[in-house]
Amino acid sequence: MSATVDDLQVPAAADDHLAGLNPAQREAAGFGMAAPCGWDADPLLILAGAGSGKTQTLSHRAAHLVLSGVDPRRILLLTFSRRAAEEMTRRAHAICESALATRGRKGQGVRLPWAGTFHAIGARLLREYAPRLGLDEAFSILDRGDAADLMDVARHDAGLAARSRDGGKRFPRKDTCLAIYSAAVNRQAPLVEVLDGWFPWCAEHHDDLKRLFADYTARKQARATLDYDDLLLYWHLVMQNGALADEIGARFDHVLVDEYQDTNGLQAAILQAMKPTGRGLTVVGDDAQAIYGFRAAEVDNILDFPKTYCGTQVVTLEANYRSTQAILDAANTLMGEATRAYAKQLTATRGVGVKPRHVTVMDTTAEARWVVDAVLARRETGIDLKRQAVLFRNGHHANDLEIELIRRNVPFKKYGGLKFLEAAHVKDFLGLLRWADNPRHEIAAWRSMQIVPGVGPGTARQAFEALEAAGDRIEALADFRPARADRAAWQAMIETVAALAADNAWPAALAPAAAWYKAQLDTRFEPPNTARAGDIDDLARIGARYGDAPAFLTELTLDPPQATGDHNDDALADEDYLILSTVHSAKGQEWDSVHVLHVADGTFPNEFSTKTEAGLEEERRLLYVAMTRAKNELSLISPLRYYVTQQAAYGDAHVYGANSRFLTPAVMACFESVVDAPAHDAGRAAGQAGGEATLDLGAAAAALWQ
DNA sequence: GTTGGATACGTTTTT
DNA sequence: CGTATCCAAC
Repeated sequence: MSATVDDLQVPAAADDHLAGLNPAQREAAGFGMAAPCGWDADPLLILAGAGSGKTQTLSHRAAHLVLSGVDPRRILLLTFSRRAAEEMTRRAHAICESALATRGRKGQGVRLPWAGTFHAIGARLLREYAPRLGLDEAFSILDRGDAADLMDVARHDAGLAARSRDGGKRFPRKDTCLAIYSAAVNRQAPLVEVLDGWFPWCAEHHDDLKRLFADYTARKQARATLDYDDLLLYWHLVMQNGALADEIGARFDHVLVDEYQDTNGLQAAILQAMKPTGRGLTVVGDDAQAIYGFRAAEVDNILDFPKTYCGTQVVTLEANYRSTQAILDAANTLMGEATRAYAKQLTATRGVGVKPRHVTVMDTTAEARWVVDAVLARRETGIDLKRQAVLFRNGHHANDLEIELIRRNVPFKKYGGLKFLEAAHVKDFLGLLRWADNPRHEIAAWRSMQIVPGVGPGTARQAFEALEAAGDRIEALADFRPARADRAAWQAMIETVAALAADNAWPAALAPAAAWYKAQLDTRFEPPNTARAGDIDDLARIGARYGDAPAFLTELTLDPPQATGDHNDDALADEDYLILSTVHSAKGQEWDSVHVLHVADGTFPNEFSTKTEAGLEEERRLLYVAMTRAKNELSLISPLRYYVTQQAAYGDAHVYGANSRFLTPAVMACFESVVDAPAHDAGRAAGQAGGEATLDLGAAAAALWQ
């Protein structure tokens, strides 16, 4: 224990920093403190319903441990997102500060240095232990796109990309291959089972896939690169070694895990290896909010926790501080119809409120218009845009809405869906930095080289082989002669990367690299490229804030900007904007007013998830998560018909959507039904398909000038 | 070997 | 429509 911590220690009786909690929360936060300094506490499972103050409880527990004398460096706090880790740390810090202040002590600025996502903590431990694991400690982390590209290289080299002539089905694309690989790793299951259970349409390619994955794994190892799954897989493998597991487990007195219902088998195994008896282990979660089955999460981890660790104490939090009872009634009714029983019924502490609305609109265009109208009307009553959100199942479901928001000048920020790091120019520029950081990074090299006009896959391959022959010294490539590219242009690229790779180059070489790349933009992309150039400047500016390239690159891949425009950090800080988010990205958040788009069969539940009961139930929980984000107002919107996507712009082909199977009569009874049917749409719907025009565009245009 | 045009086809959610 | 692959022309 450090001197700092001794200094912080307060008598165990002085628990007034827990005074703001309700009895159940207080029990959870203060649990296991009978033993001196709270060490060796029994395993604790906190079942925290939506809006029941889960973050509050867990951060109080962390703060309470510190105030009871536990060294903050010996607390491991695992979360699902960096945002959650930061929020938890911030609150724990504030609680400690005020507790000390009331006792006339000066705040010590307690931080939790081991708070982060499973992936980030895994990366950190692996780097630290790398020399003892036969691992290059300077390994690069492949983001989703890089991993898919590496998979694609292996796929092409194995001759799997070409379409077979004999009418055989096409081999799965790179993203599907990676998804299958990822599922197999995270589920710790044989490929046959994974294909049968989740990718039946790829089952015939079993043998080729198996060979492909072996090659993919070999390529990663040869290049000192790890993908997301490796961060968990390797951590897990380390923990299978008894001595190392004991050593790493002994570094932490307390392990706190958030969103435990969304952990997968690998993560559960890691935890068990860290704390085999469960003593010192606290997990928090809600089985009714398990929505990451597609990422191999196992709800059974939380349900079976008391069986796995004997002596587990279970604390259930059911008082809901977020939503009105009218909203909770709808949510409770929805979950009451689930095939599996949930132990909780949420009860509001904030009163009844107004019934949520179910809104029927003509089509997705009307849906967008209706939502914007509703949002602006709310703003008129004093509810800022930031306190309102629009949620949807898939990223592209918000397309119509985005167009409408831009047209009507309503600022917004979109979470989930297409991300900043997926744009080609961003990948290019980061490729340069990644290649400089790790000369063996095949994907980064491949991408960087092809920025030079006249350099394609063939030349890039030759150059990469020359690089390996030259002992991975990038400068050596200045002498390489590309067959069809301008020699000077090639050398300029090599010099840029070599300058980034030089000792003490960070951050000085960043600006020249950005300048060089920006000069290539107009040949690579259709001008104007001002927005792209701005993105490059942003990256260079943000990168300069980090001490070195690995820190920047690791951070960026493990915690990518969540929203489009997010990297313009402080620029938007004071402005008001509407939140658009996928339901998955909305987890843990809350807003005054919430609109849910496309509530129809096919999206809620998603058409591809209805085949199995487990899949269907996860979709129900997804709708539950969406609904329980709302504090005061909730609207579910159901368009009657959808335009099909694979057609020319402004085409009129459409399908009629079926009502969501989750909106049963009992659930609908909790909603107020609203129908939005403008006169001309209603007319068409009634069957006036023929003759007369319902709108005279010529007259309307002329009217503008009268 | 590279590039641009023609053609075929498509399973969502994220660390 | 967007993306991946194939094919023909430098």
